[in-house]
Amino acid sequence: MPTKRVTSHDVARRAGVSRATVSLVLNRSESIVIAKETRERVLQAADELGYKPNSAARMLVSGQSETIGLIVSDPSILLVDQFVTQVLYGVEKANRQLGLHVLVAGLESGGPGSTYDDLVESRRIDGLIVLNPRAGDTALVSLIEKDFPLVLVGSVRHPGEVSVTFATRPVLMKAVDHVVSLGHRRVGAITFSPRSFIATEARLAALEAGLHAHGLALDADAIEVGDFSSESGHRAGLALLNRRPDVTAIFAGNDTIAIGVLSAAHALGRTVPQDLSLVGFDDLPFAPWLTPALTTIRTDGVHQGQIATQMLFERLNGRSPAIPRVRLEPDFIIRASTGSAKN
Amino acid sequence: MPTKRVTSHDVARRAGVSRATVSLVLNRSESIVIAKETRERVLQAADELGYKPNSAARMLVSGQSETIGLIVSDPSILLVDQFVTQVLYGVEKANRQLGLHVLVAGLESGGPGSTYDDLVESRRIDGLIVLNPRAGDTALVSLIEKDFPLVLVGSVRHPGEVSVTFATRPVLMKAVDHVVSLGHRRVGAITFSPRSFIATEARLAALEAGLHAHGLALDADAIEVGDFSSESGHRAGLALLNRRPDVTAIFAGNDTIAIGVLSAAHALGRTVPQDLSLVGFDDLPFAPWLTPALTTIRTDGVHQGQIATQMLFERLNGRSPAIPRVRLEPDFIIRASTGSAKN
DNA sequence: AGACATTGATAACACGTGTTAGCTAGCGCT
DNA sequence: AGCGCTAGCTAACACGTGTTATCAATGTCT
Repeated sequence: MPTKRVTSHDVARRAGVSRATVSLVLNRSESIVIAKETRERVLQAADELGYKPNSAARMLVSGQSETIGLIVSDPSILLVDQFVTQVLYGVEKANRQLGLHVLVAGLESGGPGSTYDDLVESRRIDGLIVLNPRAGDTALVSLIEKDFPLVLVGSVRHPGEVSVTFATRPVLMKAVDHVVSLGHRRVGAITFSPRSFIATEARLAALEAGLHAHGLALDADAIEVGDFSSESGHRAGLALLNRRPDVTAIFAGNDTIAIGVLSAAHALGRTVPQDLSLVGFDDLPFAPWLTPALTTIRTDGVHQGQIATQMLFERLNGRSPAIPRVRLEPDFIIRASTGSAKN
Repeated sequence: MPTKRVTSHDVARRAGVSRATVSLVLNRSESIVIAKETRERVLQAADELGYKPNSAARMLVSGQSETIGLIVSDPSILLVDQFVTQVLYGVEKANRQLGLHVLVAGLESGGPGSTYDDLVESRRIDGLIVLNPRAGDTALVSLIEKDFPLVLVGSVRHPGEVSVTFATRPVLMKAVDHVVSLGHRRVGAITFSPRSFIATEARLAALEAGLHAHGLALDADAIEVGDFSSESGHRAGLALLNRRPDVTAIFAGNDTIAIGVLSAAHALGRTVPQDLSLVGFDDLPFAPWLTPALTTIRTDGVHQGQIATQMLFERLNGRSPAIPRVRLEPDFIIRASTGSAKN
């Protein structure tokens, strides 16, 4: 059992002043109400005793917890796909630099809807960052409409939301240009998630638009649905290539899925990129080291997390962000998994 | 701005009782001191008003935050290797099921040493789980010696520590048996981290022991040092295979590194498993879907996180865990990346 | 009937901090 | 001397909850 906690009262007694003075010295950094000499004495006493203010008492009186909540929707995705982790890292790091703490909470899809309220109503957190928000999340929408300080990493297409997303359309059209310029005419796609996800449908639309600009189409039977994992990429890859063996290029929903597609192609005796071109998504750190090195679209998840934190910080300080919906521009990275189409 | 918070005082007024009664009803679940009918009235009032106790006030009076800290040493590892994320998931999920919150804090290797104190002394957390603890972390050792409720995921070899690790020696010896039985005689290794890490040195020793049992050795020049990432795996793989082209089997420090070794082998014109056998470590979800499917050692990170949580929970309730140092047994998973040695 | 036990609810304190209104002493000015 | 002003500090309140000692009311037993 640790020894008795040292309180501001102890510091006051040691410095020969009142507790109020201690509080003033330690918090009102630049107010000149305190004599230089007294200030020194207090600071020294606090230092000698190793005084750390009790966060609970401070929270209670200030109404602020200096803590933000990080909600991870469907946390099991963390297990299979590394992208969410990148965002999490960005959020944690940025908040650490701002002196804020981060409370992480997973939100199972079928779980209790009270997760938000437990955090918000108990005043345990000052603001919230929500990863991969689902449009059907009524508790979330309710918070947005209450104007609670909240930033989405993703979108639920609500007019009042503050969010950070990627503008996937331009970069995907650019990627399509690249693939088409290599001579590919029959292109397939494997989504990273069920089509009920807003982002997934948007990406398919972008691929269609890109192909359309070249007089080509994305056939409905050249689309397979994945679920973030390599396993789903393998399964979807097999299904797609068996149904449409004429397809010569595939857009994978993310790099993790691309791993599975590579193995599916191998299983069917097709070599990448000679017999099949493959484009990933996210440019996770392993992407350059797959065999062959993966052509992919780079989404900087760490940066996304940092921007989200910065926007939340603005809201916590009462300022509404200049741009409520930030859209980051991914880069297209050409490596070795895309090549000329066979005749 | 949200409306005024609802306090236990409001609930009391609505139910026509005192605040103390409200508190008794809501906390002392089974105490029969309260009349059935009064209890009902209070519960209904609380429900109608949507009352949630203020966590700060509760912390202040109870001295407990119902929150644990999760310290991630060297958090940038999160970016490249997925294993830490598995543990994080296990910790978050287990704590959620216990009704505890999780505060995540990264601990940069060169960062301020005050991270622990900020969390502990401010009473923001009740206990701590430390991922990948470093033996040189004096602040951590000091907490261990103070008997602060703390569980390591990893080890600093301190007699007083409570930790969860993997018994890697038996499974690595088993893996060596497998490789040797395939006819391999010249075996190399790529570590997952600098050799200053305790676990790394232990694993190398296990490989040596395994080879020694067959009259073989792990040559010093057949060892390369990696740093968790695929990139380091590629670099180390190239270096190792160039220096010792006679090596026919490689143990990679983790699956992420194995990805890089696969590409290094490919770059040197060596096919796995025909020209080179490769063993990974961790069995991350993508391992079965690499090309070829990776033979590896399965460490269940989620389980490790859950066990750590359970042990911390014991300590928080004043019980010291029955086994202070739990060692989990990994499984050896044979897939397609290991094959017969060429003659 | 009166002493007494029991049930049910409450007043009052404690937790440790931030902050505001106010107090004291010193000083300058008329 | 008397008055006002300022610099420097402090007393006192507020934050919202958990818990204990206490009190009122009701029944029970002799």
